[in-house]
Amino acid sequence: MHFDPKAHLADLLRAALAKVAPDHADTAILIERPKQASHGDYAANLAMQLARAMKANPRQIAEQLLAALPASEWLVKREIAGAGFINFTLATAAKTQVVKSVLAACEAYGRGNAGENRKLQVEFVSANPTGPLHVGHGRGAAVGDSLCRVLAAAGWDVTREFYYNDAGAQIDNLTRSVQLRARGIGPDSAEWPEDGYRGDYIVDIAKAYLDKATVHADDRASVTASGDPENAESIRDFAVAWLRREQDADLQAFGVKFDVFSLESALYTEGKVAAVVEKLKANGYTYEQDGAVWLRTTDFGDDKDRVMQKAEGGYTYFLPDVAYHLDKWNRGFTKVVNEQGADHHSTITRVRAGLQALNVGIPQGWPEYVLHQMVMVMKNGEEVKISKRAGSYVTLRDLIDEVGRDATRYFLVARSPDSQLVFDIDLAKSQSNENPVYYIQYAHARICSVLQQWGGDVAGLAAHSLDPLNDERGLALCARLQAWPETVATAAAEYAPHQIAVYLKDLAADFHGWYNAERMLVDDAAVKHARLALAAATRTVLRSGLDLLGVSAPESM
RNA sequence: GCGCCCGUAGCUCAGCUGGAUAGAGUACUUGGCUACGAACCAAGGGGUCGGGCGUUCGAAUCGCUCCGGGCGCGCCA
Repeated sequence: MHFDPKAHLADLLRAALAKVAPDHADTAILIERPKQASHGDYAANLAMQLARAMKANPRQIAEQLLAALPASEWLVKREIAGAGFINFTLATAAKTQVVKSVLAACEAYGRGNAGENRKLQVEFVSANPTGPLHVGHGRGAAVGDSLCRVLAAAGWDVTREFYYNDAGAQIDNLTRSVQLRARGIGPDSAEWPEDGYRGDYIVDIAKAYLDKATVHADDRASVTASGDPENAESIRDFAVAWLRREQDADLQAFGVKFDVFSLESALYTEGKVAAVVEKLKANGYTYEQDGAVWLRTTDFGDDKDRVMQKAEGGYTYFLPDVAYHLDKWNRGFTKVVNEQGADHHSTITRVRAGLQALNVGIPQGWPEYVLHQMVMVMKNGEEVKISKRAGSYVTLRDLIDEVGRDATRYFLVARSPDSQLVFDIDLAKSQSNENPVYYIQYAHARICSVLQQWGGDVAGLAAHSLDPLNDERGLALCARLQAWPETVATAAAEYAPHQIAVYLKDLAADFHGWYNAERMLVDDAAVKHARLALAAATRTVLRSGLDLLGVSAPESM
């Protein structure tokens, strides 16, 4: 038995609409949940929507709609209120049946099929191997990975991808910095370049290099250092492998895995960059000026044209980016979402312009982007400036070690990517027990504890009558469970995983309130079983939701 | 100067494809463990939704404008 109140009410209203106003039968029917309990369980504003088109009083239209509304066993009350709202009150059985839906579907409850199992790629983190991952990458990892989980729950076949530059100017800079350290030259020396990497980790890499160490990163073969400070190529290979290995360790500690790593260098060696250059030139979107080759991105909405090949011969960063995205397209990803920091938002126009200039049938708005705003880190009451080159850092590893993986992930994903984030380390550390993630996990652990003390067969709970569930808080909890599938669907459609976190906090609050008001392990078997069924259903959704955030659902804590 | 994001309770933030009396956490005040986990609950105070104009039956939500903050505006990535 599965019953969806919103869909049911929409069906009823559609039938009424066809009779009352056949000319407006295609009007979208919106069913929403009123904030105020006195307005019933669900409300429709259809009459007000029709008022203008029909040039009639909305309350009169509402009356006609009500008169034409088919009968329904799920409704106990239907009335007109306010400016022309139609308010519906559900029968108790209509409110509680969701418990059976959840217990029948288990973890599948809430999953949808909007993606129809189509391929979708999400690129995120994509940090270059020039230093450890910092808190900004952490936000990208938390948001990106959670987004992937949400999209998968909405029926998409998701590929997680990480792209990095292992061959450009910044890698040369890294190589030079390690080489100088290997020669015993530090930032205090006059020989140290102004833009050299100053972090202590450079010293560690140089030391390991001189010791002829071997390192292994997930996406490449093991690299053994030659130990020769004059061998720049060996230093580069070693330093990149070392930093990739560090990033892998951080991501693993964070619970984030990637399906595909793409290297910028491969785009060159496989001729994909050259092919894009030829295509752009052949299509007539390039010109030479000041010794450089420019791409006419202004033809595609950019505010100025961009250099694609520098006077010294190398390509600017966005050219391989275009080649990379063409490669994504050629791999069959008609839907691609790039999650990245908002400080890179200017690349969007350029990459899309380059793809349009290729004229290979890529849609204008492809790929899509989720940009997260900056993370400001507070420590000891003041802002910590993050500078990779200066070596002033708050690494993702530090956060995981200090405040824990679950709390860090929750904190970084729980807010809209559009809003700037203040990460107060002292607060997160000293008051970690007050972190909302524990509030949610506590609800889960509580349910596990009660079910364990009861000791019965949880799967068998679905067979019992839910009629004893008629208290206000229990029904509110049911309504929250009812809203889970649309919460997942909306979070996926809007690329907004933080909505999952918001929902879970509300769900936990509804549960805690109910838990304190009603006792589950009572003598009356019928009441006991109905309440345990509701608790078990709540546990299932809590677990599903926490999983979408990449946060654990502990059975005790 | 131009582009993007933001401005909601003392603080941190939800709500934004327009709906009825704007929410949560935290902080503050006051209650609740001889009952399944008090990392919990209940109650209370706390607001020009940055300002203004407009669209609308209805605006925190949409449009215009001003103010304030962040990011970007490299032949760096």
